[in-house]
Amino acid sequence: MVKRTSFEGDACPIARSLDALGDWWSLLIIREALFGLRRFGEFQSKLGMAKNILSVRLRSLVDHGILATAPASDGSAYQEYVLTPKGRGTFPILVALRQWSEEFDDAPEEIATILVDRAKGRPVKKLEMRAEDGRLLSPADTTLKPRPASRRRSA
Amino acid sequence: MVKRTSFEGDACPIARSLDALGDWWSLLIIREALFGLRRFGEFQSKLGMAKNILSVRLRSLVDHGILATAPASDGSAYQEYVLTPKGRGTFPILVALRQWSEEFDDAPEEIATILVDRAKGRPVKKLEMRAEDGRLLSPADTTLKPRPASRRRSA
DNA sequence: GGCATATGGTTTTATCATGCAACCACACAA
DNA sequence: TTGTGTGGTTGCATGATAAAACCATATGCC
Repeated sequence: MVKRTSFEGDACPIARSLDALGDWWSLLIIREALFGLRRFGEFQSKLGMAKNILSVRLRSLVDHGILATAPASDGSAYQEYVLTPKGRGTFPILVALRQWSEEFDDAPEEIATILVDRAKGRPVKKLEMRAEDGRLLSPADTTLKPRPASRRRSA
Repeated sequence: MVKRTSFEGDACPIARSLDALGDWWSLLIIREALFGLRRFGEFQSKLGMAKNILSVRLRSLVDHGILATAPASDGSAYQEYVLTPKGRGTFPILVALRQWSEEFDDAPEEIATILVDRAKGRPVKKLEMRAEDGRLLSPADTTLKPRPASRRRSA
């Protein structure tokens, strides 16, 4: 029925990504995790979200291999949530979202922070899409091709 | 009171972006629009979504300035939905989502298409984050700074 | 013109997810 | 033992989502 139309089986990679992190909280949790947050309570107080929702989201992110639970860290025998490589791999997505807001937001003066190069303190460059040989590509310069048959034997 | 926790007033640009396109359909609609779809029926049959949801989403995207309604185009006096510059600006977000799936998906063999450079037919390069001077940046090389006070007089 | 059909939605209704609050379990301290 | 803080789970109320029916307009056909 309503089933939230899981995109899990969809062939479109965008849909597949959205299936893992296309809700209202997951990317914000990841954002905080990239910032170093690890504990349930940290996420909860920083994001101001309901604890049950946080609980569900954390479990979902763990199930998707984006977060992993570390048995403990500071002695207190609770668990922590740390990003996996897959989780850290979402960074460009967050940067893209941030830059889109910075460029197109109707009320940019409400944006509190900017992402800067730590070494120079200067804003990072806009993400750009390039060809293998380095040419800058616009959306119109790209097209979709069917994925070539898997090279590694599947059976 | 569930209120869906609108992030509209939030100072975080990521949250602000998610407020506009952080649901399960908006980015897919935009994806199809980038592919050239314009008509209600095209979106509906291509995405296989309920018409009422599509209706609500289209209106929301128009309200957010991502789509605009064009009075007609092929004579039939209905309206079309075309991307604004703000809408086309989401392209890096979609590319980032796609590449994340391509790189980390647990079942990459289910992914049907790859994004290629139209001229060469070769996959596009991974998005990378660079400093103003062109240095490649990792997440750890970046940090957040408070936004400098608006330079253009607001009153 | 009259009728059928396709397009472009809106309305209705059922179900699911979200969010707040309250509650529970465990660890640690006194 | 009791108290307190962290880390959750459990109940509801409400809103979002989805499927299907319905409606309005436009077009094709006669």
